[in-house]
Amino acid sequence: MAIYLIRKLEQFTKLSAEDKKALERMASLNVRQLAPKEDIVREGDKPRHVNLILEGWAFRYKDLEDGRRQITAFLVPGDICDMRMFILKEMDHSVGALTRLRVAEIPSKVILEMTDAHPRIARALWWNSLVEESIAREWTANIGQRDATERLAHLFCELALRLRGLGLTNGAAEGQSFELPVTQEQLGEATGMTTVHVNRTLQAMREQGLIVLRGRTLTIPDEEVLQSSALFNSNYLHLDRDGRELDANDP
Amino acid sequence: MAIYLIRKLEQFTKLSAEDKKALERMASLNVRQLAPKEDIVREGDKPRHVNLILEGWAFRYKDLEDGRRQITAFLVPGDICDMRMFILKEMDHSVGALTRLRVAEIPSKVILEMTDAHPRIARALWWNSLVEESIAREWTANIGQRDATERLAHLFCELALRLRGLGLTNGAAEGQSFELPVTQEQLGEATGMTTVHVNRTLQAMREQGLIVLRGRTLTIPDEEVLQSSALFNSNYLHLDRDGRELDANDP
DNA sequence: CGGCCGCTTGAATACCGTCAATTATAGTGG
DNA sequence: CCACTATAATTGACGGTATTCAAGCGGCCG
Repeated sequence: MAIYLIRKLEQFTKLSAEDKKALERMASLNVRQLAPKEDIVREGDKPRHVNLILEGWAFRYKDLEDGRRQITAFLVPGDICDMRMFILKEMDHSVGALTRLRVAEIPSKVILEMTDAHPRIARALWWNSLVEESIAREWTANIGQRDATERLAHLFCELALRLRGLGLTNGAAEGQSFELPVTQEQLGEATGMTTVHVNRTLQAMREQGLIVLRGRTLTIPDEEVLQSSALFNSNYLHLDRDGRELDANDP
Repeated sequence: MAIYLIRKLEQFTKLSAEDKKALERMASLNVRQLAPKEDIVREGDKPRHVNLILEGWAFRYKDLEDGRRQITAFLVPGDICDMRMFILKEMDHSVGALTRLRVAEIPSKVILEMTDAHPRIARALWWNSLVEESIAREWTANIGQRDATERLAHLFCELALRLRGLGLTNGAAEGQSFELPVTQEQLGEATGMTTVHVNRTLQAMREQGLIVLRGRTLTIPDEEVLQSSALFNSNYLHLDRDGRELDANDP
């Protein structure tokens, strides 16, 4: 059940059979289900364990006092809500379920023991944390510098690459597609624009043939075209197997 | 010379005399000077060591292909440019000097040895990394949700708190002040707005009495007023001494 | 089948960007 | 010490992108 986490980490480094077994064990200790709109963790909570998403989508968000809301990340299977957050006194943001969700609750002690016993996993989780931070900075640049079309295009490019790494896209002759369980309002909250403007921008993108969006299925007819329309550079996702020199059969 | 790093980390946990000596040693191994506008590290570089800012200000930034630039963080004394970045193949952003700078270059091996030998330092550096990530997310929310005045006010509130924790603000009856070696153009690149609009917004803020900005000195007459004008909530800086339960005299 | 949620549309407006030029300020060298 | 020059701050007019407000449509679920 930790299959997506394993696939994600293996984009950084090969894992041994034992590494994988350890991850599987960890992910099956305590699994809970959540309904859409429920919160996995809430701002102000004291983080006591780590939450790993096994199935479904979630999102990180921050609320302002007056009701405005910023989504700061979309979380997909294999993503971890709050790695190492147990060092902090309380959460400074919330994580909510976008779809029905299966989440593994992992005691922080188990995380620490596992990273002690499996240095390759420790390194891979490090890599993962760095990539998440990098994505956060890219989002800042996305909202700060790009216009409406570029922002949405950039978000779609990012999601396509992340999901492809997990085997969650459907490739085809006419492009690749994936499920996007996100309302236009949420797209707006993620990109810093209003629902109305998201709607009009998506329509323009459809007319230009940049995307096909029907229901909850997003299809990208030509990834290169979409990427260049977004000034998208994938380097911030660090998918280049930096750590491949590590041999998975080392202890 | 690691005084600011020590002050920063001690906002999280008390350090023992030996901890501090280890940090001092580490920070004095190899110190270099940089002139304003020089880069400490550049996008595409392979990170081989860790850079600690001893004196002066720097900024993280990402360039888009067409010349647009987003500043994603301001770095002040005690800040680390690229903690653990050596895990990655290459930098996905650059760090440039804003003022004249003194920077300690620390081999990643030294970092690893020190965190092995001093678990309290390791925890404090963890805390520091988490806070930086948290700041990055807050910037996303800042640019995504706040209007021009709120954005600048929020940035000033953050800098005031961070600098005060280092002893780099001048308190006084009429408020507190600090050096802000940042041009209006750079304020714009950090907040996602144009120089012209930064200028007009600053003028409005001065007229409202929210700030006094003369030359490079920013004075905040009433911090509470500025904070509420920005919908500022300091929880994301985690300055609440979460780790004070750690006793600095433990080994 | 009714109601709710999400999508869509229109019109008016506001905020912020662009362009272009002028005025200050600071750092440099004679 | 002051002129000189580059950089930074400021101003005005105009245009465009995105927001606001309000209303209507459509599909899915109970």
